[in-house]
Amino acid sequence: MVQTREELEQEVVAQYRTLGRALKAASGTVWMEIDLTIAQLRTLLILAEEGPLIIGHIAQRLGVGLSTGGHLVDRLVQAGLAERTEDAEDRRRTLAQLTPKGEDLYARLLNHPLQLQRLIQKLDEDDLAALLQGLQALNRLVEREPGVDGLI
Amino acid sequence: MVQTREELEQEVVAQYRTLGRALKAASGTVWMEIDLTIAQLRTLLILAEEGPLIIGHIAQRLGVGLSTGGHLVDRLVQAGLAERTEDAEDRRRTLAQLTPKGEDLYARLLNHPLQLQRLIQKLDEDDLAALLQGLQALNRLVEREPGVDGLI
DNA sequence: CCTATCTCAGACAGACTGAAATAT
DNA sequence: CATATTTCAGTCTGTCTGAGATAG
Repeated sequence: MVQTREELEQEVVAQYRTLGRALKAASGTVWMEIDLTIAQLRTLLILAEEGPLIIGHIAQRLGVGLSTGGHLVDRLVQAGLAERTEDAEDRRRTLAQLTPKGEDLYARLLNHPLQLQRLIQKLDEDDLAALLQGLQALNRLVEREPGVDGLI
Repeated sequence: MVQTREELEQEVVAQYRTLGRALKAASGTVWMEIDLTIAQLRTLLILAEEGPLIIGHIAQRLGVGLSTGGHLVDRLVQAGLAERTEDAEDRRRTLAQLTPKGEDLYARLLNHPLQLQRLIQKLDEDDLAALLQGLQALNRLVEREPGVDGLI
């Protein structure tokens, strides 16, 4: 099996895509069962990716008014997905962050570590080491290239 | 760097998670800009993962009435994300499937081949080969274990 | 007085249903 | 006549806004 560099790259993308679809199909039921609206989901994503945030900042990131932003955080809190904590620096402010349940939902919707974990346990040492080497190399690249964001 | 099997596994999961977050952060803007509701998004997912489907089957998969199912497909068609074609076998039926635009949106929301491709081109041969070996091993496991679906 | 958040109408869009209409 | 889909009220929930209330 002689492969050119390009064929190798295409093969990795194809393998990644296949894996992604397989893991996603497994999490498909999650998407069918969640009781969140798009606005609430966006709020969840922002909180998951940008850590604890002041309500006002969330509203800004969402591009909605303060009233709506607070309301959306409310919904997540009621659903047990987020919680409010007061800002020690300025007690007028309220910080919002995901609860473990919220983090878990985020992971199940858009990340797939749980299923992956089960698969990983069945890999033989050699494949596991290879996978790790590849992932580490990718993450090193991501770190050194903030430019990825511009590719969309 | 001596590592036990368990440490190795945890490290892979951590690396995968990190990579997932990084790629997702890059596609974060897509989530903020889409003008789809959850119901419409679910319809998109089903069409993306289960190919062309009869309207009635879509409604069934979504757990909604025929009326609602047809309505949701309508929305996607109006947004240019899906199209209807008539079923050659039974002309009473209407098939729905994603347009290239719909496939593209799906990929940008939940899969990340484009950004990954850019990264992959910068991997050195050794890391690329390792990544491929790891992914192939994972996909072999997925194929042989339909049970993954039950793990959620 | 200023700032951050919450509360309170009220307008509006979309999901959903069941029944009737249409097409094959 | 049976089946698949569409059309048609009508209800309900959620988003969003802006004004006013509350807390720091």
